[in-house]
Parts: sequence; C-alpha cells; structure tokens
Amino acid sequence: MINIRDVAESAEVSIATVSRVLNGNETVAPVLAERVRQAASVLGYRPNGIARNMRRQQTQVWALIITDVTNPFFTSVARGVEDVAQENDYSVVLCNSDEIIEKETQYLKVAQQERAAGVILTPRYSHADVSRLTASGIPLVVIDRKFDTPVDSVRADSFEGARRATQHLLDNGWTQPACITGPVDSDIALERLAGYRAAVSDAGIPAVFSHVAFHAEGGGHSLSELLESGQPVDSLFVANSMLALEVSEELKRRELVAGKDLGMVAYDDAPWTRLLTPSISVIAQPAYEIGAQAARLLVERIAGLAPATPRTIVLDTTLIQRDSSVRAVTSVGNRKSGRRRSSDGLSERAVARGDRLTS
Amino acid sequence: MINIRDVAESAEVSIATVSRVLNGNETVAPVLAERVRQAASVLGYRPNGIARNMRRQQTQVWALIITDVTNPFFTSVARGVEDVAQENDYSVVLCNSDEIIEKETQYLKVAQQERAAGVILTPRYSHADVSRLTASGIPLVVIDRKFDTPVDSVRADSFEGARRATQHLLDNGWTQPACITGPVDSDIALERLAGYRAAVSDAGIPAVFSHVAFHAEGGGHSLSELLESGQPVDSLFVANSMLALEVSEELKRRELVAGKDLGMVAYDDAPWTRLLTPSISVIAQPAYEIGAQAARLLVERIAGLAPATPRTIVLDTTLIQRDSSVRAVTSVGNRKSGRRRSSDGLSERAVARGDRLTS
DNA sequence: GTGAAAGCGCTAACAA
DNA sequence: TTGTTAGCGCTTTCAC
Repeated sequence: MINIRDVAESAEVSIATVSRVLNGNETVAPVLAERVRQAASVLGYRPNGIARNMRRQQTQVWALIITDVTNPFFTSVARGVEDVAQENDYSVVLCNSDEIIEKETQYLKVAQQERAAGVILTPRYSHADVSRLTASGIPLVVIDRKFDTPVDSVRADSFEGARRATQHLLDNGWTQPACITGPVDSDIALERLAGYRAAVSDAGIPAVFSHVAFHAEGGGHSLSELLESGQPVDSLFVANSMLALEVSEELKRRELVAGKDLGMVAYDDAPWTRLLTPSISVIAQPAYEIGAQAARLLVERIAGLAPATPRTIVLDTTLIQRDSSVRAVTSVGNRKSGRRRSSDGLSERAVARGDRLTS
Repeated sequence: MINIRDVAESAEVSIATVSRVLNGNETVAPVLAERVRQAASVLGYRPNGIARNMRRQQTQVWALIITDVTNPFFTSVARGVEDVAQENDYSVVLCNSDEIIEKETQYLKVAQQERAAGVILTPRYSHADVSRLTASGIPLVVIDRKFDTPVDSVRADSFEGARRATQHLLDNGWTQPACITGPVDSDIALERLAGYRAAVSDAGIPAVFSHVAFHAEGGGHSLSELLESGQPVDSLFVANSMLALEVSEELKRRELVAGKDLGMVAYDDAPWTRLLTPSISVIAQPAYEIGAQAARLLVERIAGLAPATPRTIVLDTTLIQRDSSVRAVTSVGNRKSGRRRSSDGLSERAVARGDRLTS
C-alpha cells in the first residue's frame, strides 16, 4: 500500500505538506498543492483511515444500535439518522441487537473499542450500563425508550399513543378492548400497557391483557388464548407492528374480520397495514423524525455545542384511522347475517382512509 | 483513558507482557498473568481497538452493503451474514446504498479506508468498480446479483425464478401475464424480465411489460398504465416485493381482487404477502441462506483458505403457491356476478397454503 | 519467559 | 509557508 511518505517523496515535499493538502488546509502554495495532488493521483494513494483514527483517537463513524432490523419502525429511524449523518460527514453503521442484552452489550463494547464518534442506542432495558461509553467520552443518544442514565434522548409518547388507541376503540363503540403487548421485562411494552390501562380504567372497564415474547409467533398464540379464555373481548390494541403481523395472521386463520368480528388498532404504521382488507388503524410514530432528531442531538453533542444537561425530546404520535377500528355492523356477534360483504362498504369509508388525526 | 502502559506499571511488568496476557498468549507465567489481569480489572482498562487495528493494519469488522434496508429480502440476508460473522468473531456493519451509485461508492471507499476485514456487496451495476478494494487486498463477496469482475458470489437464480413464476400463471389458466419489473438499467430487473419473456415466448404469447424506478410509487402507476393501455392483460408477474406492495395498493384502490380479477405472482416472500386477502403467491429466495453462504465464503477467503478461482454459488428459488395465482372463477370478467364472496372460498384452499413446491 | 524497542501511517505542535 | 519531529496505543520481533 502506498502511504503518505511515498506521496511526499514523489512530490518532493514533506509529509506534513501532503497531509495539509489532503486535509484541505489552505496554507499551502498552489504549486505544491497541485504537485501533491498529481503525485497522489498517479500513485493511486488512498489515505489510511485507521492511522488517522489512531492519531485523532476518533472515527467519523456512528454506531446505530437497534433491536430489530426487520421492524419497519427501526428502518425508518435508520433512514432519518443516515440522512442527517451524511449531511455532517459521518457514516452510520447499523447494529442489530435482536432485543438480546448480550448482543447489545457486545455492540456497545465494539463501539467503545473502535472509538465510534457517537452512538445512538435503543436500549433493551432502561437500566442498561453505558458507563464504558461515557467513561470514554463517547456521546450517546438514546431513542425510542426511557432510560435511567441521564443522556440525550428522543422518543414518541408511548403512554399517550396507547391511551389514545384504546380510547379510539371505545369511541367507536367497542365495549371490551384487550391489549397484546411485549414481554413483561420490556419497559416500552409496560408503558403501552399502562396507556391502555389508563383508558379502560377511565371507562370503568376491566383490563384484559397479555404479554408476549418478541418474535416467536407470540402474537398468534396470545390472541388464541384471549379468545379461548372466555373473556368477553371484542377488540384489540396491539402494541407493535410485529405482533400485529402475527395477530393478523391468526385472525385470518380463524376467519375473523377486523372491524367486524373484532375491533383492532395496532402500534406503528407498517407499510402492509393499509393493504389488508380491512385495513388496520394504527398509531403512527414519527419514526424518520425520531432518527433525524437523535442525529441532530448527536451532532451537537459531538461538537460540544450541547448544554451540559441532557435534553429529552418527546414527539407526538398520530392516530391513522382505517377500517379495522370502525364497526362495520351495529350489533356484535352478528357476522353470520345475510349482510352484503364488508368490502363493498369499504369504498364509502375510503374517503376518510389515511386521515391523520394529529394529537 | 487508561492505556496498556498504565496497566504495565500497575502490574509491574512490561507492556509486552500485558499485551501477551490480554491476547491469550500462553507463554506467560501464571503469576504475572494474574497480576496483569488484576491490574487491568482494577484500573478498568479497555484495550484501544483503533491502536490494535493500526498495528495489524486490519479490523475485525465486515461491511455489508445492501441496496435497501426496508426490503425484507435484504434484512433476512443480513441476519444470515450476522449469524455466521458472530461465530467467527467478526462484527457486521450494515450500509444502506439505496440503489444510489454514489452512496455505494462512498461506502466502498469507507470500507477501504477503514480497512474492513471483508466486504459483502449488493452491487447496483454489474460493472461496479471495486478496484480499490482488490488493490488493498480486502476480500469481497458479491451477493444477489451478477457481477463482471470475477469474485466470490452468491445469488439465487432470478431468470429461472421469473420463468417459473410466469409459467405458474400460465399453468393456472391465465392467458396473458404481464411483467412489472425494476428499472431498465438494473441487471437483476432485466434478468427477471428475461425469465418472464422466456416463459411467455415459449407459450407463443406476446410479452407485455413495464419498467419501474425503485421506490417512488412506481408499482401503482405502472399497473394503472398497463390496465389503461387496453392491452388484454389478465395477470401479473411482479419482480420484487417492494413493487408488489405498491401494486397491491393500487389493486385495492381499484377494488380488483387478485386471483379473481387478475392473477398475480410476486418475487420474494415478504411477511405481509400471506396476510392479504387473497394471499399472494410468491417466488421465495433463500435469503438467510444467501447471507450465510456469502459469509462463509468470506471467512474462508479472509483466512486464505479459498481457492484462487472465485466461486459462484447459485441457489434455487421456491414457488409458494397461495391464492393470488389460482383462478377463483371459471370465466374472466365475471366479478359482478352473484357469486358468494371470494373469501368464503379461501378456506378450502387454505390447506394448500404455504406448500412449498421446491425446484 | 520476559523486556526493550521498533514501528504501523498519520496529524499537529513547533521550528525555521 | 514549509519542514521536522513527536507521538497516538498497540503488537511483535529480537535480545536476553
């Protein structure tokens, strides 16, 4: 590999001059600068990033640690982060922790060892240990979830989103919403459950809910249990889109029609939710914006322009009313009636589809 | 930051000994080794990865460059890569090129500058320039697509997959399949189009097709054009799942039912395809396996165990027959008949749902 | 088995 | 404006 010394020799200048030219330092005579560029080009010189990092004890790379690459929410977040990073000459590397604490720890370790310029983290637990990072002076921004350690963070209001989703079901005449949420040791799952509880409690309705492991076909089983438990559930609030996918599959298997046999609102506006028949009403988080805001906080923090006190940005969610939450028939348990097929009725409501009722 | 020298002083040994202990070199007296570990632990020493990289002129990080994080095909690939990487003590960083050649070039440059241990690339063009990488001796594995430069590569057979999808439509009594595929300068879009053409040509049927830009609502417009062109199209082969999403949206907007008003087979088994009513028949690629195999090739190549001649692995695709490709009525253009609603008929076919007709 | 010392390629402080 | 030089923290010969 060609190094800076080779270029210096070839251009008959010192390595310092080469370094200056290549780093856009203006204080070099144009003649020399041109000679350096020539030499570099002829030799096919490529600056050694590792050496630069070594010298600066810093990289131009951010680690974005998310819990699930297959979740559209996080891929949108990633795009937001990437766009802002790019504007600021940072590269983003995506790390997939799979909600597994060991993987998260491992990525945190790598980020620290490789001296990432900054880290954006979706923590599995609110008490995650980030002392390695802070001890190394690596700026951190937490996204999506609450966090015990005081650091910059950006998230949407899960409690409020869940509360509104549940209220929306009640407003549409569903009498007993149940909640399917993530595992009991997940703070965000609990927060959404709490929002649900607040809404049903206000209405004087008992809370019916079920915790489900991330992945693992959990959503389907959970729904089955709810339905077979004999509890008078007539509608569902599903706390994330991955669960909603499984729940929808189970509904289809059971030939239950959302909006008719069962009301439904899901968290996160996954691309497929509008495609189903009937389409799924959702609570949309400003995913891209969460990523972009987090990235902006990180840029400021790295530049040392941020206030000492950590900033917390809580964004609003949006209820997107589609068909799954709107009662298609007046009386419940009436699905075997001779009524015309439900999709005929869809077009009337199609006008309202996609309406965003911002909070 | 604590460095190796601090540890050496504290343990009253040389830095060489510290390095040996921390790298698992056995030739150190147990007493000293213990003293070193103690000191390191007490001081909270964290090895500086950059310095090690500098010394070794190499990292333990792979760059996985894909064209779209939001495409489930690629996230599955990523999981395959990650799992194998982890087994071999490599970290994977995901880079999102968005099918934009400049971004791809940029990530390639970063990978080279930061001396990635290896690169796995989904190239936008088959003639992408990877000379920087090869000049630096960084191993490269190309996935998903054909590539001009001879390097290790893993992909599924797009031509054959597309041919089979189209043939499947014909076998099910559809008389004029059309093809909606990616942009005309995308090799993989052309390959799938070629597979489609082969099938219709064999059947003596004219080819009707449309090229669509990645993203940008292309699928919907494209379908509209096809339908409004007056051509006698009765079925669709859609060349990837992102387009299929848009096409499905347009179908819904037009209240057209796949499998009844229009036959449809899509490329890639995206999670939502089975959820739609009717569910979408697809050509499934072994995405996880493509990632895993590519990772294995990379491991071997890095270890110097690979043969000089590049290896190319072409995996088979699988046709998953669901409802969108199977004619729900005998006569076409009959959708306004008094026939019972189509979803009632679904349960009969549900038994066959998910059957995998392996090639 | 252990330590001294030579760099890896670059940036930046300091000298000229 | 340009060059000289001292490291950044680590691994790895090479002596001992």
